Amino acid sequence: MSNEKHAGMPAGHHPEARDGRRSSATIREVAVLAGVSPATAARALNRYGSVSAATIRKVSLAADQLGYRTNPIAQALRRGHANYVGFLPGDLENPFFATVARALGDAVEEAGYTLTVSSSDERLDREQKIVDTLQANLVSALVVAPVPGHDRSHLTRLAAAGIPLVIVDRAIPGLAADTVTVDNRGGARAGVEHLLDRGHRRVGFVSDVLEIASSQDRLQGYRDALSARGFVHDPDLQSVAQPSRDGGYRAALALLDRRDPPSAVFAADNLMTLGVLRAAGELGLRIPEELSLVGFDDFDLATAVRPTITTVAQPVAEIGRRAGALLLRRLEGWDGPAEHVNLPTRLIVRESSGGESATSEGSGGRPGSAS
Amino acid sequence: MSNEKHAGMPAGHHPEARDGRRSSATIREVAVLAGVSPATAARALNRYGSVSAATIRKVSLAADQLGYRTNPIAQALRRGHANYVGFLPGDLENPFFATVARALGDAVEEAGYTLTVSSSDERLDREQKIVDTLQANLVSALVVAPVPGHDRSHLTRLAAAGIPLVIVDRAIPGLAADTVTVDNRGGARAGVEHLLDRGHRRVGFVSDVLEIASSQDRLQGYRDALSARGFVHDPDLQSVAQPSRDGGYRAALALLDRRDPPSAVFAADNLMTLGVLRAAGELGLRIPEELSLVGFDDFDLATAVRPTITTVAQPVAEIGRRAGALLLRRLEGWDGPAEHVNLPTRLIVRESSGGESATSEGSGGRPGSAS
DNA sequence: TTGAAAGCGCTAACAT
DNA sequence: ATGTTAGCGCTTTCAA
Repeated sequence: MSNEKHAGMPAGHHPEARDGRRSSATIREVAVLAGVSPATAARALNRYGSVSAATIRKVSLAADQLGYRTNPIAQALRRGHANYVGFLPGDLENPFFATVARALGDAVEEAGYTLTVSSSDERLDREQKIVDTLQANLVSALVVAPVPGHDRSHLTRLAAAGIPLVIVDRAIPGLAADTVTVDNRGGARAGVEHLLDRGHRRVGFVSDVLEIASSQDRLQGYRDALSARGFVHDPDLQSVAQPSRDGGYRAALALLDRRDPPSAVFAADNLMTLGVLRAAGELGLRIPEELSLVGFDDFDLATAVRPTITTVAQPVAEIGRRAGALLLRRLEGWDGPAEHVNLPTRLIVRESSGGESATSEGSGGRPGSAS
Repeated sequence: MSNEKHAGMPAGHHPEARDGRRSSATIREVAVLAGVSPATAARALNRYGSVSAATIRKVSLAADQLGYRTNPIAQALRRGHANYVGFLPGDLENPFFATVARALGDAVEEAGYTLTVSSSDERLDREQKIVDTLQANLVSALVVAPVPGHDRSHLTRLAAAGIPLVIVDRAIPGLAADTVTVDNRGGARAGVEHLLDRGHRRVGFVSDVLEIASSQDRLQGYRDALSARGFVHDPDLQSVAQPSRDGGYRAALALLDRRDPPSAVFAADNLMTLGVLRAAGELGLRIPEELSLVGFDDFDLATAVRPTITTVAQPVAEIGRRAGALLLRRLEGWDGPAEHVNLPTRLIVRESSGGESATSEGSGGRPGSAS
């Protein structure tokens, strides 16, 4: 505030006096004040090459006086790469991704990168556009939960350009990129087996569009469980949601509002769990007496409602942390083959499935504290 | 894919052959192929100055052949401003902000801007750092839900630099910036009056830290309602959450787990609502028989659980849209005084407050469809 | 209508 | 250890 004059003084040499925008001092101004060349100033400020301690002091002082802030745009243009990581979740409105974003942000910031998030809203065209934009803006690395669809060219293009890419939550079989997923298949199987073990013979399955890899895997787990216990898969007990705001609700309703509804439902993600709850409520089905429920992905809600909800918990924050670690390793130059991290899930039995020790466990198990 | 060769050909003139990264063709290459100067190519591509139709055709064709994509970094450096809008919510894990983000994104993208989101996680230091980084990166405009705290220098700095700033959700009294809020005070008052009208004499209030302007306003509304109905404010019935993961739960527990709990609670945002639900569930309090509940901010959950939850609905998407409209107007050069948009709320009576027409309304009212 | 030239702010070769 | 020079890719005078 008090040294605005410095910044104002050498501004006159601009051809166009840009509206009112005053940008901060340039490195050239810092160099002049410190009595060195711009190159030396850059060396001092960024600590590379050879600079004497005395020079570093002089330059730092000058920079402080002028309130110098490096211009990341110019830096990026010159260096050919910027200094931030992008995160592209499928749907920011799913708290799952918000939690991943936070953990990922913490991880990359520790290494000096900034995180920027943009939701693809499950639309391929948006995903493509955003990836291209980020690439053009020289993003350092990118974490993506890819939308369903077969056109991956934007992702392969990115990888081909040497930009570290980490796929999270939804594996893409053919793609050679670091990937962090959870054991969707095993987790779903455990959840469904839990229901079968409690005597249910007709267990429904409600999921998002099956083009999403994780949904596919969870469906597989569901079928695994049925086979393992000697049941045949009845396609009639499977309901797929439209990708709309209340898709989960409608899918659940289709499954439950009929003559022969299942006595238990497995919901493949937490938006689906919400849909099942709403549908069951409207139909007057009591949980767990008339309908048992197990959901995939633990969330705050699970312990807020009565009955509390049995869930297959994923280590959500860990997904973000691992993704961060993988991309940082690449940014540091590591060049091994693509790694696929598959994290374990954990069944948390609560009341909605009839419970095991409903009162004791039902009140514990803070969501989010999963390792 | 098929024209990679073009891009590869003129790469040799680089001093340092940057690792493996192949960036796209430059405008100079396009110009050469089209047989014009780079200046003309720029004019043709960006449609400014004078260019003949024939030239535009030639240049466009060349650009297509080379798969030319403008380099936004160079553009930004040269022009002095980039082409994207930042959104800085207090907490991305609150679905409220995710919804605002979506609406805002749609609005600015229509005008050719990109939206980038970074959560401050309710920490002032993060907010400051992110704002400064965005400013240094020449962000076009910024939408912020400011964290509590008195240091606004980073925001005034931004505004002083002429970058359009829109405050959402939480007004800052002294700041001359476009602002979009909802009628927090009136909404809270309506919610609490609803409870008082149903015969409750001791209504509790659970909120986030009161430094957040919207929490303050909601508290005011709560007190307004009490006064209007002739009750005295009992500070003992007011519980403030710590800014932690289960802060809402603890605050609710403190209020409810004692000899003389209130018979009704008003929760000041949806994380608080969740906390009250959980606490009530654990204490075995039946809703609404033993505890009535009204929450501020309608959300999916409200119609998913039984009893369905009475809420004060805010036009969440509208907040994002309006914020977008305000900043676009500034970006187009409009230069009027700061505008403060205050959107109305709407009480949606459901079962958790005893209902009015519990069965009919309880099943309707899609959250999110509020105007 | 078009081209030549300069320069946004920074940094990396290549001197010295 | 430091300075000089050149140039990242783009746009915008200015002159033709």
